Amino acid sequence: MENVRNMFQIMSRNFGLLSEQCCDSCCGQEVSLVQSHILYEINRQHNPSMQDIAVALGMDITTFSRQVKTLTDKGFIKKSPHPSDQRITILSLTPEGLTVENAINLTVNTQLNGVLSTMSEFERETVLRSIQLFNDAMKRSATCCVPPK
Amino acid sequence: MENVRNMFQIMSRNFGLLSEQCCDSCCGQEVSLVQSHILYEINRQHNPSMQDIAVALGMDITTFSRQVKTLTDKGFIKKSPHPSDQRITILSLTPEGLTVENAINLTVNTQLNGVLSTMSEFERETVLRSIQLFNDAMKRSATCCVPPK
DNA sequence: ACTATATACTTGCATAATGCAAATAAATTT
DNA sequence: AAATTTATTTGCATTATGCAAGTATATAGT
Repeated sequence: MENVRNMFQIMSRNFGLLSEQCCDSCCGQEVSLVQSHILYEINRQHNPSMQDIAVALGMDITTFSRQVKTLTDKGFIKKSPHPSDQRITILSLTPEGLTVENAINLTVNTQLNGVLSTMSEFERETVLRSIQLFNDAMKRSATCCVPPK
Repeated sequence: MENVRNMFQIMSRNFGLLSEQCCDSCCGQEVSLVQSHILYEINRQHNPSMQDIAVALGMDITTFSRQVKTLTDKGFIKKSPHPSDQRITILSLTPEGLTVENAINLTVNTQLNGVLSTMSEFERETVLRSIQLFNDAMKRSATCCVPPK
């Protein structure tokens, strides 16, 4: 069994650092890295509930609840009642929140494309396809993240 | 410019969640995720100083200093003076620290190989090569993580 | 319909993590 | 030998975290 963790660890760390710097450079004090993840995920999902986002991000729901409060106070997300279930809160980005999310998105994409631009067209294609492939495999694998033996 | 951030964001998140669960399942309360990153990096580098590890992980040196204290108290890392410069502290894993690091490493590798096992041999090869390629490109790119424009 | 149970979210509280400013200590420069 | 730089630590205030308990709404069992 080869040590494949190394590669993922390094990649993940580098991407994390890149994201953090991007988040800083375009939003300054406005949003933290975890908050940017929340904006990202709310933007991705369709009419998500609090639970939906918290689970997707693997966050404790109580911590998440407080972050949502912070982001609501900052005017980046809006809480709406679910039409048929009063317990559920639906989350959405405000126009300001969307602006922030788009800014981060643009900044990260610019950085990533800069990195990718040092590769050949073929390599670039392969890398992107590979990541997609791996993400699909992650999703498929139900045994993922379960303690072994 | 295509949205390549999505793929990296998802991959990075999934790997983060996987790592966290692995860290939990083999070390329980012993070490947090960030602490596992510290052990990982100390194990990777050759006679690293505090600075070396903090910079590698993108951590604030003061936060790092405290985490090192915690890990030293837990008996997982050892601080030694630099032979010729008394300002510098050299970090190393204790036998117990190495045991923990190896346990996490094994657990993460097992999980990852589980995920990879759902692919064809060819795909697996391609994915691993691609990640290596991307990591190399990251390292090459000096403009990485600098605000655009 | 009525109680019991489950679900979604919030709040209390204690702890851990974070980072800036300042302190200490040991090189290095001038 | 004083001034400056480098490496690490500590003070302090802020933020983040998560368990336990609380509130409110929905669903199930009788």
